[in-house]
Amino acid sequence: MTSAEVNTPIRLVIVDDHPVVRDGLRGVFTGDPGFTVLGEAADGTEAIALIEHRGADVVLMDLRMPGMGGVEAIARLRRTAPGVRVLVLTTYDTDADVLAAIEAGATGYLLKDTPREELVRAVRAAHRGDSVLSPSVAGRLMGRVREPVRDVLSHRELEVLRLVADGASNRDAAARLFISEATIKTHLLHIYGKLKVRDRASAVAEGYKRGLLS
Amino acid sequence: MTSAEVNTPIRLVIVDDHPVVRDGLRGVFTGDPGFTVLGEAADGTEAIALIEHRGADVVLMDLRMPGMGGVEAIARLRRTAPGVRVLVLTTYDTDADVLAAIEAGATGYLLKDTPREELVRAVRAAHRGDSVLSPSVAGRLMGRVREPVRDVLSHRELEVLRLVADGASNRDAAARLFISEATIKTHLLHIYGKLKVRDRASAVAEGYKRGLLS
DNA sequence: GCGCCCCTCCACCGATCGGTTGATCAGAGG
DNA sequence: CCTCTGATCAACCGATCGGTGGAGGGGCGC
Repeated sequence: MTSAEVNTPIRLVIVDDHPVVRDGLRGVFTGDPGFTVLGEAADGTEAIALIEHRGADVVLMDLRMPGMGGVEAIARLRRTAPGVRVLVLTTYDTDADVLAAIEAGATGYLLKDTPREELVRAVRAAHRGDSVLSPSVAGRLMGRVREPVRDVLSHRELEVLRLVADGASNRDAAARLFISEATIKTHLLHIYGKLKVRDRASAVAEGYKRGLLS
Repeated sequence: MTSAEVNTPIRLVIVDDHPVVRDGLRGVFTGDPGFTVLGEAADGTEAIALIEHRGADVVLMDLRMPGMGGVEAIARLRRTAPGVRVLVLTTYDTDADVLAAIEAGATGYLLKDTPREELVRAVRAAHRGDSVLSPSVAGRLMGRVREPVRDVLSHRELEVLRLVADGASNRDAAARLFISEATIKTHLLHIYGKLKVRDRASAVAEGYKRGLLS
């Protein structure tokens, strides 16, 4: 570590809807002279207001929060404050969460069971612009590379799957989407292929497992 | 607050698999002379060893942890250390989690978005033996009282639902459970009635929503 | 003992679904 | 321009499912 880093502490903002977690994070970084915690926010809206007003080097961002969620906040910060590195810190590692956050422009993605020291190293790395991933998240991304875009549901397919999960028959779904029943069947067959299942019930189950449904 | 309470601080144990959360919780209570944090644990096994060895007045317990989960740990503590009050502190408020924890013998059930001061009050209340519930958890329990045991799936029904979620046809499920296809259909009809759905796909969805499947 | 619930099983029916093959069209991108 | 993908639709078939109306046995509590 160079003396320059010590002279210019990394300015942090903590975004999480759980007060206890914010306390814990602040405690991790306030004791270290290499960091300055500029402030905290409990949701995306607060976070944006705080960061656009006071700036930041690195933001520790939770994803699932009441009101504006983390993904939306990240996307917004990409446009209004592109120099700010966003490090996602969340409990969930589903495909939908991970991919959405990275596409939105997150610099890294860590799970909340990350040990303190690793968290500190990750924030330093993010400040340098390096990508930081929890092992399980990294594995998820590698799998995504090996298994290309083929098994990602299209927007329309996801709509159909949601309706099916809600109890719609093919006919119901067709009526609700103003298309023919045949098209619903086609979408469903594609869904089965992509999710590697054989019927609507297990498609719904797989949808929940992958975080496509909630 | 009486002077007696100040003289005999409440002995706390913190159980959570996230280091950051443990930090936050410890920070909340170590500054207050009314509490002493005896120790921390990252899963149920560690928690039991710690508490059976060093004792405790109140345990702050997460539910979903690697290895032994919180529910099992609570049940175990009921038998080996019945004087210890267990206060569940978790992110999740699904029916399955809440009911399982309370049945196991938890004194209270709080969500992690609880503010610090409320958390402190809750621990004091739990120490006195009072029940403490987050508002949304309380609502869930009230609903349970109004809507009796009628819509709780039996063990067998849950088995069938799991198989269906895994893609089993009625015939498959029958073969795997060594019973007739007719019985599977009967179970499914009961499941539909209890979950208030009309087909297997939405039954699976409802199963996930209620935390019956994972 | 009686009621209640759970689990088990049967037969029958219409409705729905899964699978196949094949087709048209619009938009994105090389 | 041509290809690829997504979205749309059609006709047909066998398989499966949802619904109904039963029925019997075992366990538990009052």
